[in-house]
Amino acid sequence: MIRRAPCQTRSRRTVDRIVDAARAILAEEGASAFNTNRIAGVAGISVGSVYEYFPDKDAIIDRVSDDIAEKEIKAVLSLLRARAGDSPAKVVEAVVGLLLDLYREHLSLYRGLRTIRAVRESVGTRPAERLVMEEIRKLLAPHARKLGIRDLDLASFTLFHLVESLAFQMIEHGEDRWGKKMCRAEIVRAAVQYAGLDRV
Amino acid sequence: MIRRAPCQTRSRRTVDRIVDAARAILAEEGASAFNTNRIAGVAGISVGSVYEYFPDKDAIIDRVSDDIAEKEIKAVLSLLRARAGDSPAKVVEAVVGLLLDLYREHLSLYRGLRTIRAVRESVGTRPAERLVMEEIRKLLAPHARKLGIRDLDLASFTLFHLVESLAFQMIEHGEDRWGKKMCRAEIVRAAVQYAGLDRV
Amino acid sequence: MIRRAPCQTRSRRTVDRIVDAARAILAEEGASAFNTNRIAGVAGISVGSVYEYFPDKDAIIDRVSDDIAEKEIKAVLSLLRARAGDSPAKVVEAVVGLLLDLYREHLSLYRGLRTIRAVRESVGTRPAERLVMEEIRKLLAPHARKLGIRDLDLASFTLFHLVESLAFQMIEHGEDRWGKKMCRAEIVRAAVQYAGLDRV
Amino acid sequence: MIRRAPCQTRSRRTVDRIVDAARAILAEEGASAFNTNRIAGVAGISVGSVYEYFPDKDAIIDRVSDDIAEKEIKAVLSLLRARAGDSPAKVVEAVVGLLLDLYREHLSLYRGLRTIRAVRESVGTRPAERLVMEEIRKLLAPHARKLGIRDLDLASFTLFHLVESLAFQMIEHGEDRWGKKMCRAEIVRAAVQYAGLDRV
DNA sequence: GATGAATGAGCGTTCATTCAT
DNA sequence: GATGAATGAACGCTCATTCAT
Repeated sequence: MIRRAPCQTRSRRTVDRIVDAARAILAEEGASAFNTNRIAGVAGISVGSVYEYFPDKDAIIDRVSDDIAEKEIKAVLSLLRARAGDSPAKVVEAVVGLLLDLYREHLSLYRGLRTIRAVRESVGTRPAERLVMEEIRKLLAPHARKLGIRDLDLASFTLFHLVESLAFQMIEHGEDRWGKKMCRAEIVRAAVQYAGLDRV
Repeated sequence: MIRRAPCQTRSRRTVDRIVDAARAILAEEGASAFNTNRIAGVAGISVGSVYEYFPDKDAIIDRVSDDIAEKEIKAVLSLLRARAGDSPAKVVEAVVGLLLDLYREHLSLYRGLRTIRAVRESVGTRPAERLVMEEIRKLLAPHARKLGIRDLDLASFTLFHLVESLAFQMIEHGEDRWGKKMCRAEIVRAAVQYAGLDRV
Repeated sequence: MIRRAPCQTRSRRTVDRIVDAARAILAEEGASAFNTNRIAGVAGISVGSVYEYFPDKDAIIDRVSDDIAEKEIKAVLSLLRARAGDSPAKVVEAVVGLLLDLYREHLSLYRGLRTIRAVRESVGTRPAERLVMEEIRKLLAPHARKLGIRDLDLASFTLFHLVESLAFQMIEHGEDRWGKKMCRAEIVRAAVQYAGLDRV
Repeated sequence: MIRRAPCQTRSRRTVDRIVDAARAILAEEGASAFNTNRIAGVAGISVGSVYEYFPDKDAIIDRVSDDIAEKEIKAVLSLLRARAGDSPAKVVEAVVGLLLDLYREHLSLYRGLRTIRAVRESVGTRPAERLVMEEIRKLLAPHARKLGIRDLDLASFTLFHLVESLAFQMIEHGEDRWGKKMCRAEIVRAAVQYAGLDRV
């Protein structure tokens, strides 16, 4: 344990520098500036070292992506746990607020990630999305009958994408015009009305 | 004038061939296969000619993009005109159906366009979007008070993106699982409930 | 015809420059100096132009290789035609002399080609070899019974490789020590004795 | 001295592991997979350690090469010693059989070695070859006059390369077609006829 | 002695753009 | 107007070698 510590520390540091550099480039310079040589340059290491820790460029993206997803998931899940007793409408309001904060903080980074994923043509649903939809499902399940939900999966899918897409659009083009508060309220409204959560 | 006529015709033909080729490549081979040499090849002309009619690669993309937007707009507007007397809920249902049909038919093309636009980092609201939002605004305006809409622009913006994003997601990941009919109904439901159009 | 002439001429020139450069590098600097940037440099063109005419590096090698093989084959076949009436032993003597001349002239080029083929791990019998073995077969066929040949293909195969390998070794390490004349005589002797051609 | 003993043992072990790894990679993965990092990995040691025992990559190759040559030589010499009283023709037959067995067993390893030596452009006659030629010389010397040999060195050189090259070609492309037995017989025939050993 | 993270020149290849014809 | 050969910076990635620990 003690012997490997310094190595692990050094490795850890280098990996982090790579990931940090990747994240910074993506956020500040965009997807088109995202290349392995630039990453190495920004990280202050050599290209070779990048490939010491990542098999290829895509793996770096995946890592950045996973880090963010993990953070998001953790934030959402812990918020859900904290609001366990609240009404669905309240929960939605809290989650929308959280998502808006997250997206706002990392807007350009998210945009960069989306772009690179688009270029890579990796369109499948990602694990993180699946997990969140699962949570939404749990939230809706007890009230399914009362809300007139015929397919819980479809409802979760719709609610998830409704919130996610609107949040992104609001951050990109909405908050400048109507302010944070109104934008948030509008997403909440869309979500609550869609699912009829105000009737629960 | 007479002399130029055939030239214009020829130019017209060449421009169209370029645009057609660009569209075909984007739709069939994806954004990563989209390059000027390939466009010239598919169009059956020389690279030089491509640059005779378009200043650069981006201009071709813009043209393809605009063509599609124009078509979309036309389709939406003519549908709205045809349904002028219908109830808002009915109109929404028709528009959602139309959008789903359009997206489904041109899915890979749209995906390609989104990808390339993302890489170019051109994120601003496009004129076509603005126009459609305008129509939505007209649709909502008479009922604003009754529907409890505080900001018509925000409501139009939200309704537009709600429908647009959900339509895309349904085509990409929803219709396989739940079928066209249910997906369409779910988007309509989300739109109608959000705006409270069932109460009008 | 007339219109395409200048283009073909220019293309032709460029292709030739590439092939010449490739051949020169292989012959003068060896297989390890053989790379596309160097080829472009020596040819006095840009890397891009190399890829205008060849899909990849291997295709250049193949072209150089084929050119040489074609020359060799032509030389061997025309010599065989010229010596059609001679005794097999005389024919072998002439062919050995020819091969030695060819190999001597292009020793380092051949070495380079062999090296690159080895690195590419393309070990199969090449068409040129097959063709020459076919000729050897024709030469031996009439005398097969008298020479006690049980398998004509095996005999052709053996005779071909015997001569080819010895010629290469003699050029590389033999002629310095024993002179051209003795080396040639020894290969001829080996070939003639192996096949028993002195008895025909 | 006592203290160094275990170290030498350890060094010995490490060197062997390196050489074994190098040999294994060359044989199983080919020349293109042969690199120092991989060697260290397969040997289960660090790259640094490889450079502790070998000045550079070429030295490893030389070592692998020498080991094989030594083994070959030993096998050939001990066979020659065992067959001391046999007729030259019998001896040749035995040696050809031995070489074919060796080459067949280690075909890919030999191919790998040849490739790497070719890339390094180390074409000189290797000591092992010289030694074997020496033995061939001893074998031919007593009968030189009777066999009409004018230059013993040239004859040994020729006989050696004749057998060596044919053995390689037979293993690579001959045995599949004509079987081990016929291929071996053909090489023996070529060697015996060339030198006229059937007359001794 | 041993380690393995770090180096960086160099590889094969792509593609938006230009310009002489 | 039309051509298409030519350009060359830039990409993702490799690997022999070094050296601080």
